[in-house]
Amino acid sequence: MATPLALQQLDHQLCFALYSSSLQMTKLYKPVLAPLGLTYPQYLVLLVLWEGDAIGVGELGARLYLDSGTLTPVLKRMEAAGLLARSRAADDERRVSVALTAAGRALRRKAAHVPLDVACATGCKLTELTALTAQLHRLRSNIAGHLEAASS
Amino acid sequence: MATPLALQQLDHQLCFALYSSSLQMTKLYKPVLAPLGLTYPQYLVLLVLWEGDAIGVGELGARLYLDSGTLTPVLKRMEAAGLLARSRAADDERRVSVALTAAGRALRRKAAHVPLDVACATGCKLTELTALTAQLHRLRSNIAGHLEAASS
DNA sequence: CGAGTTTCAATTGTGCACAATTCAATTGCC
DNA sequence: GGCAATTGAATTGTGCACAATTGAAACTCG
Repeated sequence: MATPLALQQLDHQLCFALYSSSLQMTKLYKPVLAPLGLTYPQYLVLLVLWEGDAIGVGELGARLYLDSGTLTPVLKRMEAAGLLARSRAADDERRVSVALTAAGRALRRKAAHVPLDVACATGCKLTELTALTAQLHRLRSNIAGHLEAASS
Repeated sequence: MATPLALQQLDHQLCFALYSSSLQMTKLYKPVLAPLGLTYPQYLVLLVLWEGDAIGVGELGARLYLDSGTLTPVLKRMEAAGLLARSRAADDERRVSVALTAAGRALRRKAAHVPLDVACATGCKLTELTALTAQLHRLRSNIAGHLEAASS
């Protein structure tokens, strides 16, 4: 059988393929999002809010796999930029509700070209991108299940 | 035809599948690497050095898709931990050569269990992981080519 | 009720990631 | 040889990511 050391090759690691692809992808988004005044995580926040406005920080974090320690400063910057408003929920003063401003909603049409711009830049067929996305969802779900089980 | 707005759904975005899977994967590594005193990027540095020691910062960055602004502080922390040594190359005083210490080399066997531990936790078949890795390499290569072309 | 627990976001501290700049060492080119 | 252009790593400043803690609000259960 193969020695365990053979498994320690960088290019055999799925984790590194994921990690480096994700970093490269973020670099690809940068020049596309910069004219809109957005970073990549901020763009993700908007994708969620465009689908359903007035959402709690916790729900947003569950959707993006991020916690409040990450989201709070991001949301504050977006609030300072006039894209959204943060307010304590009336029914539960612990929760903070995030809602788009008119400027935040208006950005949706201005950003409509982003997905296609990026898809083209990947140089992959659309069917290929779709298949890869589905596989990653499955992987992510498996890992999330494992992390969930470990923390209980 | 579909309206461009339909492409703005979070779960249709390959970028987000990559981004969130990569974050989840890092969380999966954390408890495995913590007993070794390593963070995930530090582990990646070791994977490269275990394959070929006494490498320049630039070469290391090319391998990991990271620049000196990221690597310099990481390498300093690893040097402080006694895992490696940084020294100016004799033939070219601009270059900094990174070489493992005995402790850094010894860590290789102690970390031999890491790839299998993580592979099991993903809950995917090994053939599936291999296929996914190859697809991501292709995607990463396409993006790198596009970024290269854009910067010229 | 009301003390104790739980839940939620914010805060604090550490460690990446990267653009832009800096500065020294080298290379080109005359 | 000598000077401009280039290269290489380090530095600076901004923005995530996350563990651990904090503090307030809501729940629970006797």
